[in-house]
Amino acid sequence: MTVSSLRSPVHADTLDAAFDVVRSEGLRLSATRRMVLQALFAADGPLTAERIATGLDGRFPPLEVASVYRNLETFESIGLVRHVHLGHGAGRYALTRAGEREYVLCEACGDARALPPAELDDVRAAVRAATGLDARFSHFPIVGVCATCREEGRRAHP
Amino acid sequence: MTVSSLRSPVHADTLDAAFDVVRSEGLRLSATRRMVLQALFAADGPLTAERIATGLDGRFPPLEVASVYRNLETFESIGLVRHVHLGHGAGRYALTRAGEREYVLCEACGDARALPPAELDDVRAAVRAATGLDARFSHFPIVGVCATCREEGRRAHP
DNA sequence: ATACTTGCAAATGATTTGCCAGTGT
DNA sequence: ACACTGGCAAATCATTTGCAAGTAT
Repeated sequence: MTVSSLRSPVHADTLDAAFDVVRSEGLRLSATRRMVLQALFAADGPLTAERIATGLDGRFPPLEVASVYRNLETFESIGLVRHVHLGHGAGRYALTRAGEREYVLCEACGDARALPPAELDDVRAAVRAATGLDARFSHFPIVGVCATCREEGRRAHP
Repeated sequence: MTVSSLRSPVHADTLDAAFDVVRSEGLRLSATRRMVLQALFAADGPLTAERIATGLDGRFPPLEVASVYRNLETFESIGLVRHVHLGHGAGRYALTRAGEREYVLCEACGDARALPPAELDDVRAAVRAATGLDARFSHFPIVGVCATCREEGRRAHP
């Protein structure tokens, strides 16, 4: 796998809907899988496997990281989950629930925003014109310096 | 460090010019450093530290990977070198010699292209309009599907 | 001479894998 | 019942670090 995920996103808007997706793929719905999904639904942004494994810092029972990785990979293969790289360090996983998300990261302040793809359609058109590529910013974010940091002359993260 | 490099690019178009840059920064020009730079100059694209350490598969004497990493980091800190992430796996390092480069990657065939920033100015303008960010595609590439792969219906890398 | 560098080994962080016991269907 | 999963330990990959010995200036 270069970078991309294999299947189109699956829109499971609720925990139960996600459970159904798992079952409908012929996969088993174990306690571990339920917890992973629950953590993903409870999160406000993409999570590292580590953070899921610690049950969002104790909010949920702890899991084996290896199992978390295995399940995230499984979920990714059926389009339920995607992962992004927000800078160096561990990848971050999120549900594709309300459709794909694309990311924008300020390298100066470290702030990351998730956007619905429609907001980047002009960017996509410009990329297409310049390179022929049909671009997607869901695996690697658009990296740059945000307006605020630019004004304050910030260039790199502390 | 989030993602970015610290200093503006240094244009050393020849090996000797690069040596001078190293010296002029008050750094020592060791045999190892000379070899790393030589490998980078001999390369056609960005290299992994591993590949530099093996002397481009035997074309040059082998080096310690740890030293290679240390030197690449040093060179990066003075703007002589930058590294990109082309998909998963090891980062790839290249000279900034002829100015910054930005990257475009097809996630279906794995093909990566390096472009002079000017070719992406329209993209940058679109990103600015959509997000306020001043974007750089030199650390994370623009990822998407190229025209050829799109026509052939390819979606993910073998 | 002396501070900067290297080599080598060991540590770290992220992710994967093997294997056998456990369990969802 | 039986194939799919989980736990746990160990392996792997990319990168970093500690420290004593070597060397550029």
